[in-house]
Amino acid sequence: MLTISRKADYAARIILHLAMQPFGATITAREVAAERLIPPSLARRLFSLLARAGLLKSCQGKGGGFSLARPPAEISLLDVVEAIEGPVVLNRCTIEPEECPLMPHCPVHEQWVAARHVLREYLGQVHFQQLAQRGRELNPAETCGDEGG
Amino acid sequence: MLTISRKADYAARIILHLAMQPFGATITAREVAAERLIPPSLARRLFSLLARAGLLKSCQGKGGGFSLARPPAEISLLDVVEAIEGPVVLNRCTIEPEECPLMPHCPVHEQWVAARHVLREYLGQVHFQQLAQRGRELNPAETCGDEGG
DNA sequence: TATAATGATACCAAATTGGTATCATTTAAA
DNA sequence: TTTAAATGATACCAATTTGGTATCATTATA
Repeated sequence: MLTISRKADYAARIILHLAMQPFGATITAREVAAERLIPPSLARRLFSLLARAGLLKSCQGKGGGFSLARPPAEISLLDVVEAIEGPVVLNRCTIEPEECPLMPHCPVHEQWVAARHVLREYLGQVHFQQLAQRGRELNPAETCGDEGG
Repeated sequence: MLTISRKADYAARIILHLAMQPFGATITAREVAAERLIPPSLARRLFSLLARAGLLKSCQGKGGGFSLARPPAEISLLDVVEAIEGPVVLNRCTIEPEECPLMPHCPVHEQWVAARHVLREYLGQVHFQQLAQRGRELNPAETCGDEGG
């Protein structure tokens, strides 16, 4: 199956959760892990990765946690996936054409490059402001009661 | 990295090679492996898989080999990739939404479904008649001399 | 009957994946 | 000053996947 890893999916849940808070809010890895059903140890590592990738800001120490490094409108699904998964390439030859023994006369290469472009364009245009807004539409209950689990 | 496997890339080379022969031509796995730089044992397995997937016809016995099961215009890059790689899903939730604990209130799911559709549409529209034609344009030398390596 | 091809499958080492745990550091608060 | 609670970094692990090889059975031709 051509699919992102489970880690990348977890990362999208994490960013979505942050994007649904008031901008600037700080939240701990533990809390998000519990609310979004992510194994806590793994969530810890993913938060760190997302911070190193520049998508999150971290505050150490008691009362610390993470917050978005940019407004949700400036974080795309592509950003999140590539932060965890590495580049979306579709076929290795799109980023390392010199390693393919069939280049430069391979007609399939051109199509992989084009398909990669199509996919990255799409994922790059999906941002988390839009996703958070849609999340509120899909789950209105969360806005009118105790959210604690 | 989000990428197809090397096997799927090999499979595309195989189908391209067949598509560049006169339609109906039979060729052995050994020959294609040598010409397209695919490890021979692996090529054997890939040919079998492609035949089982309905993309190739096989003839057993001395003088046997493989030929395309359909005209190259009716074989897409998507067909070949999915024959080897399994379905192009992008995220597991696009084919197994019931296994995601965040459904049916997940706004990211909808975008994965849409992105998957965009990618599959693109790859489904690239067919091997076009690729073979482009291959001839890119490598005119092969048509005017001894092709043996 | 020998040869040359595929069908099916078992096998293997290496890499990746999904997940846990630990120790060090930082910060806030008792 | 000490404790608690958070992140930073990293080591570790089992299970799966990947890339590749090899083998035996079957089929068909000469």
